[in-house]
Amino acid sequence: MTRVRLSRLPGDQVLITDHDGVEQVALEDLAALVRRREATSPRWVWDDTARWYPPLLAAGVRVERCHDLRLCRRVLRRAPAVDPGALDGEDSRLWDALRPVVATDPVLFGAGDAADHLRADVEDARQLAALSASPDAPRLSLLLAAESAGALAAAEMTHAGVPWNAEVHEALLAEQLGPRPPRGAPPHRLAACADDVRRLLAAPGLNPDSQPELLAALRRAGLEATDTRASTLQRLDHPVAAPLLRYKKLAHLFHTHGWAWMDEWVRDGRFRPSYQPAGSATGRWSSNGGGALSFPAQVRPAAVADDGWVLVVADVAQLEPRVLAGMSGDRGLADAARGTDLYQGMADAGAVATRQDAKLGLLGAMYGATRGESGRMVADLTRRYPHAFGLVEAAARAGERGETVRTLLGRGSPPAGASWDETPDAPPTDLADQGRRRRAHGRFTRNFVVQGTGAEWALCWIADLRNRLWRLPGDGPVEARPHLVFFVHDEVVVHAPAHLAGAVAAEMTAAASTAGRLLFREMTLDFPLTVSVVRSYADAGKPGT
DNA sequence: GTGCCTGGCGCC
DNA sequence: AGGGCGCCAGGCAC
Repeated sequence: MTRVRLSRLPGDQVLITDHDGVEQVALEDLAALVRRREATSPRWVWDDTARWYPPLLAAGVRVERCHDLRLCRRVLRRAPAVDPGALDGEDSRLWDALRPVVATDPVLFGAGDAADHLRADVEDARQLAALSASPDAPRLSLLLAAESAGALAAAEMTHAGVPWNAEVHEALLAEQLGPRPPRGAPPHRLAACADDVRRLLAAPGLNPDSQPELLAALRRAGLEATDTRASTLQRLDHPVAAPLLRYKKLAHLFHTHGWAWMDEWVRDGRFRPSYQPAGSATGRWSSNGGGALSFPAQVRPAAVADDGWVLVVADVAQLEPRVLAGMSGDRGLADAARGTDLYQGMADAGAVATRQDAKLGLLGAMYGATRGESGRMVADLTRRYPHAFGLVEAAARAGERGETVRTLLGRGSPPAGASWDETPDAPPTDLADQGRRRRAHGRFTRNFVVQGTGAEWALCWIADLRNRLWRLPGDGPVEARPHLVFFVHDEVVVHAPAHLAGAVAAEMTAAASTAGRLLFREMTLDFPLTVSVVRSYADAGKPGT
């Protein structure tokens, strides 16, 4: 497969390097060139997908595959199976220092970008050499391809956006908060709630948003509270509890997904958040604009498909326990995972008394619970599933020793020092404190191997799904065909013409099988999906975990 | 004023 | 003394 490397040159020029040699075009001619050469299915190599791809999408150009040098360099840098020296060379420190481009940045090719003078061909050659010298090359290659495909999917999702019905959203806000207030003022219902709280606490000047003020007012009313969490307030035996909880709920809606949020993130009937692939240490995506990965059930009714279109929503049941079964080769756990409900499968096999016990024990093992009911279940289940539970336990112990752990495809955990306090002026830590930090890092590495491998499965899933969707009937640019509009860890949403809903659902399932085979090879594992075809995202059935 | 931290909540 | 995130407001330091 041809690798076509793109580098920025001064004067709005682009340097194009491939096996045939070197060519130079003006930036304004790039989209036409990419469109033409895409017919030969090359792999486009560039410093950051979020910098190069959005302008191409805006010009109606979709690419099949790429290699994101920034993302892949980070993977290779941290991979225990890659020689760090192989990544050193010309400009390598600058490559290490590259920060992600925010996908919603309007000036994607603005002058003065840190990557402007970096040579993609030089870095690409370096990465290929580092990769081929690694004993983990096959798995790492898959990871790099998946990571890059994910970056394409992320840019496409931001480009297309989640179909958003502003009228529905506004009606929802008006119903709960009252009419839109003037700038800087609170909505009526929220102000009324605050008044109730002030009256019931006999605290006329109280700002309920201030934790210190609120705690002081609660104490004056004879209530013992050391924090103002909803769960704490709920237990208060006092008439102020109800309006206070209501206030907090409404305030959160107003501040995080109210009119200001709509003004900022919804344009032309689309919600366009910015994703950051591999934004978290485990390889999960994060979001750096719009709160893509946490838009709550409260406003989901406003995510509504276009006329004649539907949203096809799919999520994986118990992704991480299944991934744990696969990566540990625990046949017993894999057998329990054969149905649609892994926890029930464990109960049916007699490993635990109830489904709830199974869930407590597995989640406890993956999160590092040591006490309470969850901790006890972990001990019981370790005897029944020694491979699976042994794997997370070993990862925890390695982390406590300060060692790096890795995901199935070879992503390495960040060094222990990264999360430990190493600032020069930090107060000296005593032995007990060091012990706490070690154990905390052990819990992190314990979870890292499972969460990170889960993220790898999900990347393979959306990468394959993305290509399958492109092959469905349709023409025109990405957003005119069935396309991904949302992804969050173990769930995807596709916007599709209604008559293709069944085909989309089938591709989702097929892609899940592909992901399972890519990661776990000979070990057959089920990854059952819950698929809903709906007009509004809020109507998607989600049995959840 | 800016910038960083925390508490609290949302999502997985 | 159960993992990963983002975002908001308040509160503090500068």
